[in-house]
Amino acid sequence: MDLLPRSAMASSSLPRLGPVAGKVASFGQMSRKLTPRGKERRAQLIAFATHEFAEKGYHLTSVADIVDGLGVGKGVFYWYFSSKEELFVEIMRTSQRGMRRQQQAAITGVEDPVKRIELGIRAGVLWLAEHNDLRKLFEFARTEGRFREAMQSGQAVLVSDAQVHLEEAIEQGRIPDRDPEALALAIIGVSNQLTNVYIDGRNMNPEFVADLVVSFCRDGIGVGGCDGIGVSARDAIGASQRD
Amino acid sequence: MDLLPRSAMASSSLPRLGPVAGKVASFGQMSRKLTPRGKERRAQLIAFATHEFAEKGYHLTSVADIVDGLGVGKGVFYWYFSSKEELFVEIMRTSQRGMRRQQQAAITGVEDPVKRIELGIRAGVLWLAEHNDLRKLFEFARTEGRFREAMQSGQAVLVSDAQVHLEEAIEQGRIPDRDPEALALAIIGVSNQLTNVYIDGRNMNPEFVADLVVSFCRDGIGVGGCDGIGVSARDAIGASQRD
Amino acid sequence: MDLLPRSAMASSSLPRLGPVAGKVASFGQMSRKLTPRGKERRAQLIAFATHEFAEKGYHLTSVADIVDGLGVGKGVFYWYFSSKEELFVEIMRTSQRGMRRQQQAAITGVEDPVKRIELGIRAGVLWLAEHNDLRKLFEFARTEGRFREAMQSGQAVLVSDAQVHLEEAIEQGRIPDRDPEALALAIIGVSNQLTNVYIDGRNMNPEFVADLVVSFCRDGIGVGGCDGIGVSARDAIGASQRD
Amino acid sequence: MDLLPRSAMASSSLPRLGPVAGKVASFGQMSRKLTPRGKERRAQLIAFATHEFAEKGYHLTSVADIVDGLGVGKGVFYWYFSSKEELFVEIMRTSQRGMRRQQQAAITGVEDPVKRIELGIRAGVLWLAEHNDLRKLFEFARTEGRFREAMQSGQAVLVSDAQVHLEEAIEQGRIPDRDPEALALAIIGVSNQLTNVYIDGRNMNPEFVADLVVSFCRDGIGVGGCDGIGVSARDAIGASQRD
DNA sequence: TATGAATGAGGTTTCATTCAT
DNA sequence: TATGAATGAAACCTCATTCAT
Repeated sequence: MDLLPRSAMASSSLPRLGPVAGKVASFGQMSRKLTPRGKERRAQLIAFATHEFAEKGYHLTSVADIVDGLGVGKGVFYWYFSSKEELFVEIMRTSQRGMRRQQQAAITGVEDPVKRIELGIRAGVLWLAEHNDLRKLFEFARTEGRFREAMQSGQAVLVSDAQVHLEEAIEQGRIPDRDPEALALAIIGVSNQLTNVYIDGRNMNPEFVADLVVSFCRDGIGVGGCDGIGVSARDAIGASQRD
Repeated sequence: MDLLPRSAMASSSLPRLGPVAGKVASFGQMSRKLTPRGKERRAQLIAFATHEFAEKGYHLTSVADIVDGLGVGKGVFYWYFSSKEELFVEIMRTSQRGMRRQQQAAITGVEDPVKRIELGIRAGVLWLAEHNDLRKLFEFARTEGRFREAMQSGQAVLVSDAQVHLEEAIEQGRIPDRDPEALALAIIGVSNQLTNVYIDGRNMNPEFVADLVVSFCRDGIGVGGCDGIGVSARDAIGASQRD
Repeated sequence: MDLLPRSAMASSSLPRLGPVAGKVASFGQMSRKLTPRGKERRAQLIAFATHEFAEKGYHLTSVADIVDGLGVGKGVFYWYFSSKEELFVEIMRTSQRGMRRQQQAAITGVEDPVKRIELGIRAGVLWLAEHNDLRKLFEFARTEGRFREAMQSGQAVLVSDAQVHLEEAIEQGRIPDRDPEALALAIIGVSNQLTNVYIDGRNMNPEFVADLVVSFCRDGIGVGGCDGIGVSARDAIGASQRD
Repeated sequence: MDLLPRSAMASSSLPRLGPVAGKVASFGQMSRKLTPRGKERRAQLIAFATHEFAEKGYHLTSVADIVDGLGVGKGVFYWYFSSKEELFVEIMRTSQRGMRRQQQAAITGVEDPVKRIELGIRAGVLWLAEHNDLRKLFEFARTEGRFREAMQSGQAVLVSDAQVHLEEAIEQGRIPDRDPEALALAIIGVSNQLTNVYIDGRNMNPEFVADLVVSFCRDGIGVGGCDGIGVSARDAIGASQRD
């Protein structure tokens, strides 16, 4: 033998470590009492993971990438989060709350519903611009079953927020009477798309992009609309669902 | 050469019985001569993989899932595709071409640019509704670096298609003079969002959803618009980029 | 479904092909009656495979590489060879015979044993230079159990060829009386090493390298040697083996 | 940055608990902080893999073979080495260093250059005899492109070590003036060949084999040589390269 | 004879997760 | 709390070989 007697090789003197069998982590979130230091660590993990997820994608970012990037051990991760999945869901939840808060702050105290809609759109676009990483995560979350539900319920909140103002505008005759939910969804679609291409892709000025979105959506919902606008749409409202 | 002059290798006096080897395919794609049987297999793989990718997501669908689903061996997959990634890109490319073809077929011979836009939107939404699986793949492709480029170039084609009609409409004074690219992007954003929620999520009638999209976008681009519409947007055009 | 009804996917209409179970090819060489055309194909396969094996190594050259490189189907390969292993062994065998033939042709009719040794060395080096691919295969064959035996028996022939001349030289008192087998092996070692580095690695003139080898080996075996040379070696001859 | 300024990530106020991430290791090698336990494991893996590689060959030894042989999980391998290839290169590098160390230890303090050469040869042969597994790996490494470079640079060191002594011997007129590099290579060729056949193949006494090699090489380089030795070689020196 | 299609064991590698220390 | 070591299922992919056509 060369470096070690053969017998010594086969029967290692080292005891075995590691998991015994495929124990799956129970789903659900961890709730641990955290010291201030612990809170900072947790925030660090979230911040860095968000960055990595956005950069490379959820699946291409391993837990090892995250802890290595912060220079900590694997145990740290599982001390604060019960799984990678839980971390992701946590990021989603927090972010959606943050976006909503910013949107609501922007419209607080504004009387005019149309103005509220405009300000809401603008706040939304600016938030997305500022939290570009999170916008990417939202996009991903929509594409995978287990995260979809969380995403949709979050989006539903935004939609219903917008709906309120749209309904008020309709009641006041400021815009034509079209399905407010559809209008809200359309607004979200425009916001995401233009933010994606113009801010993420071309690094344009967020205020400018917000203007574009507002401009398209103002017209789209029929603000300042003349007679005849949206007629076909109004006719369509109330149509039945398939199947 | 050792046993035979190199030239003797390449050009044997024996009749060529197969393809002349040689690397072809500049973009990583396999290009094999396929028998009818082979073509059928390949189509089967694409169809089944598309379904699985849409259902579970790209990463959660393994090559094993695909070949097991078809009841064939693993080698079959790699006979037709050089990698899972290549298959995905192939699906993207083909789909985008298909969508464009359908859109162009819908507007062929129509004089009025505004009408062309409407028909294009409608055709797009109906295609998305019909190929819901592919719509999901598009969403995913946008979220991962290696597929993003392919997606964006495909989307760029759709955008520039729409731009042509928008520009013509602007020239004819049918809609206000706003950045046609932004308008095209906004239309795409609305189409995706409403299709996603209403057709994929709630299984609504695609024609109805198409109506919703057309309605919002007609107004959004300013069809039949009055003075004063889009003023702020027009002012914003030409603003500089961030950073 | 998108491209194919789901039911059609799972149950392919294509019958299954391929091997049924792990049947191992019986070892041994194929002996088929070959037409002239068949002989040419076989030679083509050998030539191309030799080239590829030398370039990339035996394990990194797949049967597919070989048949693709010649633009033929897989069946061709297995028509002429029962396995990749058999092909390799066949190349070894043929080559060793070729080298020996060239070496013997070079010394035919030469009286002086020392001259024969020199000419043999020179012929060997030139053969190795000309068949550099095969030299590489020889090196590889030595490193893997299943090919080793074939290699060693082939080398043994060369050694015993050389031994004859060395013994005659010793008998004639032309060189000191040292173990002729060891001398023959040493000559082979020098030939291989210098050919490897100078011809394969630095593309030097084979004649020049042959001179270097001859020069070292002439002295090494003690041609023109003075008294006292090789004394310690002579003492060592006859020493017992280990174990 | 999205949630935390980027700088905040890199330099947290929390004490650094592990290595600061960051790619190190310019040549693909892993450089992990290892505990004593880890070092032992790594050494075990190297020892066992060396044994297996030598026994069955690099390609016929799978990572599974290695970890199974040690009774550990597959992940262990990739904890210590980034790939099978890296492990192999690591073995090569370490071994070459080890051989050189032993050779240099053997000649330290010896005045006579010819004596140094003899002792160096002897030390080399004895090292090869003692590390027969590694000798086999060296042979294999020469046959495959990706390992060749590492091998050659390692061998170049040995050659240049020997060259120094040969040049000194030439200057002192102890041996004829022939290309010292060629002489060094020839010595290596003889050492490998005789060790291979006599020690690995026939299990002879290493000391005896070392005597054989020294004897042949002493004469080969012309120690104690008379006039007229090496004339043709001297003439050849300086000849041009092919092509 | 020759081909393209198919097989499937087995190769390397990754990675979420666990746990002794 | 934190770490490094370990697990092992499972992922992607390769390839010698077989065989219907």
